Amino acid sequence: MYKIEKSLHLPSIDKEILAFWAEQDVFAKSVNQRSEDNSFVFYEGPPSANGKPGIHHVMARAIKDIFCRYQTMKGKRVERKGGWDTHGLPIELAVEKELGITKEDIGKSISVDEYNAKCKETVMRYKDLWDDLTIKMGYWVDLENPYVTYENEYIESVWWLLSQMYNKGLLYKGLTIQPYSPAAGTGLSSHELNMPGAYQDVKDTSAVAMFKVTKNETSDFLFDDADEDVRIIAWTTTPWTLPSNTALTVGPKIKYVKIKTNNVYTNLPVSVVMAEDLVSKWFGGKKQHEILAKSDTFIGKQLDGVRYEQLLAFGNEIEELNGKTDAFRIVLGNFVTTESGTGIVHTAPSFGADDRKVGAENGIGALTLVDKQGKFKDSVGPFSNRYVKNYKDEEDYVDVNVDISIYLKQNNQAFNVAKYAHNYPHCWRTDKPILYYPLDSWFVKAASVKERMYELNKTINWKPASTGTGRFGKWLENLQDWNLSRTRYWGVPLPIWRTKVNEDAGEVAQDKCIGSIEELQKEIDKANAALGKNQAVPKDLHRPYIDDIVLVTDDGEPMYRELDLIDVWFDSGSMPYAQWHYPFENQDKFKTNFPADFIAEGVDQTRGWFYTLHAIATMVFDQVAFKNVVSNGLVLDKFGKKMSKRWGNAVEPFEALETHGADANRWYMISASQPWDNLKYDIDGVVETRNKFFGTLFNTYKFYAGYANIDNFKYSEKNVPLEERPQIDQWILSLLNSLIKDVNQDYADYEPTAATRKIQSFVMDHLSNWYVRLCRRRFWKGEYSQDKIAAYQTLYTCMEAISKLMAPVAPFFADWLYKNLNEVSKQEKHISVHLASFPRVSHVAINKDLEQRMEYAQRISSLVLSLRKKESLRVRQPLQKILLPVLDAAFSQQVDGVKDLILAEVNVKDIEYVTDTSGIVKKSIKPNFKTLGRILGKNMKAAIPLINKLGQEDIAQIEADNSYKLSIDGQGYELTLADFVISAEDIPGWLVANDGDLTVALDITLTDDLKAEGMARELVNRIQNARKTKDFNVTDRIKVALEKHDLVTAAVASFGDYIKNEVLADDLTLVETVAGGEVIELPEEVSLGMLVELN
RNA sequence: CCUGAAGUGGCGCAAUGGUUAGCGCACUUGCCUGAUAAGCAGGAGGUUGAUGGUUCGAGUCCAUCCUUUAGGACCA
Repeated sequence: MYKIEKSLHLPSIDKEILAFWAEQDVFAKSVNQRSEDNSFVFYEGPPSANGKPGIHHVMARAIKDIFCRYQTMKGKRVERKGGWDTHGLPIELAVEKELGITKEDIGKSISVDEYNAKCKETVMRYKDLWDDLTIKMGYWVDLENPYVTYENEYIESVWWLLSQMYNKGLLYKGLTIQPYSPAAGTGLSSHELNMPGAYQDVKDTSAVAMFKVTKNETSDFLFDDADEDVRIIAWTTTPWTLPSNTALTVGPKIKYVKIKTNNVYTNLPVSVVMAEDLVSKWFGGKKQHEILAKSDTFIGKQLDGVRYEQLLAFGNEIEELNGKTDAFRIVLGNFVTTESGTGIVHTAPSFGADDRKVGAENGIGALTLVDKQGKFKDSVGPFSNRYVKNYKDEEDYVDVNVDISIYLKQNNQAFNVAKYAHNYPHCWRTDKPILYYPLDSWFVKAASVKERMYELNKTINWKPASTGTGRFGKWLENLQDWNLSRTRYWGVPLPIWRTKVNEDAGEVAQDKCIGSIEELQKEIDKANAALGKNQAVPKDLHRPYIDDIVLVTDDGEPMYRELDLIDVWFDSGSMPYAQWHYPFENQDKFKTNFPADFIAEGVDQTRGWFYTLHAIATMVFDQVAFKNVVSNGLVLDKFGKKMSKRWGNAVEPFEALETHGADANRWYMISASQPWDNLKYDIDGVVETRNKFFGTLFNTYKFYAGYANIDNFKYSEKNVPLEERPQIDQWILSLLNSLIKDVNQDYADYEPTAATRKIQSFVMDHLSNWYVRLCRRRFWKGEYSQDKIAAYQTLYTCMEAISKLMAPVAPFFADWLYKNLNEVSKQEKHISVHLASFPRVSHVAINKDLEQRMEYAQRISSLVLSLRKKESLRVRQPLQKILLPVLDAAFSQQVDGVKDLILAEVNVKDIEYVTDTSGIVKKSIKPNFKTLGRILGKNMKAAIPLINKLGQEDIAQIEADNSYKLSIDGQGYELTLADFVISAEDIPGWLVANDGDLTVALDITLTDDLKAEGMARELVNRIQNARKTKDFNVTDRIKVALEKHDLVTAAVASFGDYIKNEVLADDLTLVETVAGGEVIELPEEVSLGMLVELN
């Protein structure tokens, strides 16, 4: 017996199927049953389990799951090793917050050992939640043997990769100005700075400071007289960098002027120097300075070497830059523009990349008056020990930038102070503004291989393509070196040991990069021998244990580990190798699992995981790491707003799954918009998907199962040959095979949205709404004949194929359907649809002629129903005939093939074909734009009215001769029938409707006989309704008594047997009054009593 | 500032350069139903973001602009 559920409840199906999968270990079987020689390689981008999963993870993982399941059904072995991203700043910060400590406390109030233990404990905090989501959403990934980035084996593989790069000369150490987060206590990489949300709009206090020019030979041209107070003005949005100013940079070709004015704050006369282009920005407006006099212009080059007095002098020693400390003078820089500010750049080489560069070139020295915690050192006068931004969330924080500005104003050093709104980078974890800071770091020379990375990228199939060529390709073209260093504790230690030397004295350090535990052991042995130590390889490769290891150079010089960790993004980019502990183990496994055929993540990973995978594979293996990549968009709320906890519009994934089921969510997400478009997640859409698609399919099954159980159909008979099945069967099977072909291609092309939309349309529009509706009688009427068996087989075939086509997207319902069918029919040996093969196309079953014929049937039926509606003729009232104008023999042949379907559908007795020779069909003619456009070109416009004007005789002539001579502006054209669209438009005197080239006319004359039959059908309907409300069994026999009425009497007299047959009545009697029955309403305002009883 | 994506009835989405721009939801009228949480027929609802251009013909191609969104550059 087929299982029948009263109503559809997807969450219950989820649970049932999950239990079945677990019990039978279906996932493992789906992998193991496929040959290792025929694999489809998928890489799982590791999530971090220290945050809770959201609804967008359901979306992203559904995409991964779909193609893995599809490829499995295509016979591929798709191993899906799960993984966990376990290192990195988010975890460290979470731990710090929990313990109530800051970075400075680590190694003091808490040992690194204890701290890291705590990180390790925290990192898997929500693993259970993640695993639960993975299971509940039906995402198949190997959770038993995941790779974990903190494990020694994983770290060893990462070390190996680093050593490969080191040996290729791709690693180097350098001091650079880098984005640095004082709040997090670490430098940030450029891709971290480029994370969404890193740049935030903020209002900062900006200041234009006045730097007093020293009068000497170089600056003499700036002075009109000896007492003139000449100042260079420069703008900054970070006044805290002003104490560290050591130079001013001007553009060599930019034109500058000197303007005499009175300072608005002090009212003292002053002459300021600035770019001419920007004068109007600072002068002449409300509350702005007044121009008292303006000098001739001079170019920036003339200012080169002009000296000025230090703005904020607190007696700090100038640090050397390129061996020199010649500070407080004007230098030249090409990066200076006149787009904003004053055209003169305040230069603090410790806090800006450009500043550093220009400072080093000119040997101007540097002042680094801010420490790594983001606060002034204790030698900065009134500003000593104050945080330059509110890094500590102090409630009573007073902005030191404001105080600096006030100080400048009071000391006649400020030209302008104002709030300025701009975009400033913030640390993606702490949400605090970053600052640029000189840091010693290890870099990967990514820029040196960017051409190769660019070339290899061209071989990758990106979905969508624009992400690959645009966002990713452009990024590769302008690639910067990759800053690997992180001065933190919980992560992969940099496996580089280095001698301690005095670099200032010109000594050069030696270093060594360790690529394996074995190598480390050898080096330790060597060091132990040389230094008389008793060191061993630590059991745990993390800090602090690894930090204690001292190695030696070949000369016996001690080398100490570079204390940095490496960027976590390197961890995840290493997963193709490290997940297998390559090259130390699993060499074969790796070879068959590299590169990946397919990966998928959010588009935000373009510069994250997608990049690190690509970079490492290119640099170490000179290969791509993945061949196909789907980058999916964001999941937004129904209004198109980003989901966030702060807005309270985040959808709770577990709730969504439990309310409507995993499949409805998955199907909705995939069918509503393409994966790479942002999805506006609307719960109403999920409900609609559930009702429309799953509801319809469920009911189709329920219908089938109900009657198949009655007839005991188990698909035990041989297949009825296709040509012996009625054409409606052939038709739906033709459509089905067309569908299989299309959907297979869509999945293969990573186009899941197209696949779901096609499946959906087939199920709802064709299978349910046409095939089943028209075939209902075949299932419940009459003997267990070949026709009935054909109907069962056909519907079965469709549903089984649908279960397979939909299985990648809706794995639960698909399996439920497949199992329900197959467990009774035993057609296939598989216990689950996910072990079955994707359906093959039967090309012989595809019959486009037939598909067109059925389309005619559907359209003609629609037209007739629409005519009935217009005349208020209910469908139960039979009509005599339809007139159908025929344009060519093929058409009438096509329609004749589906005549019975049409007649039954619209309740009409006959179709009469009207050929044009009868002369009663009026035709219309229109130009065929496609062909005529090519022939006529510019004369097209003139031709349209000429053609529309053609009369019935002209049309007949064109049809007869297959040619027509058209002349426009004296130019003649030889046209053929194909250049026109001729259609029957009207049959004068009849009720006519058109749809495109189709035209039907309806005979609405009602004879007594037709009226009686109409009434008979009304009676059938009322009696059937009675059966239904009385809850009779579908097979119960009944007897019926009706009150006498003229109209009813005629109907019973002529169609009594028909009525009895339809409603399974043994007895149908007309009586004067009915006792205990019901009153029924019939057309023409007849109402009478009726009694329906079991017989 | 630059780049990509998008802009089509109230909402969500379609439409190889070709006749009257379709479908679903929601609204509304009627119908059908011994599978349907459905379906059918009708009604109302559109200057396809704007302006130019190419073309016989533009929702579609080009240019400029506007808006949304995601990135990039810069941020002295």
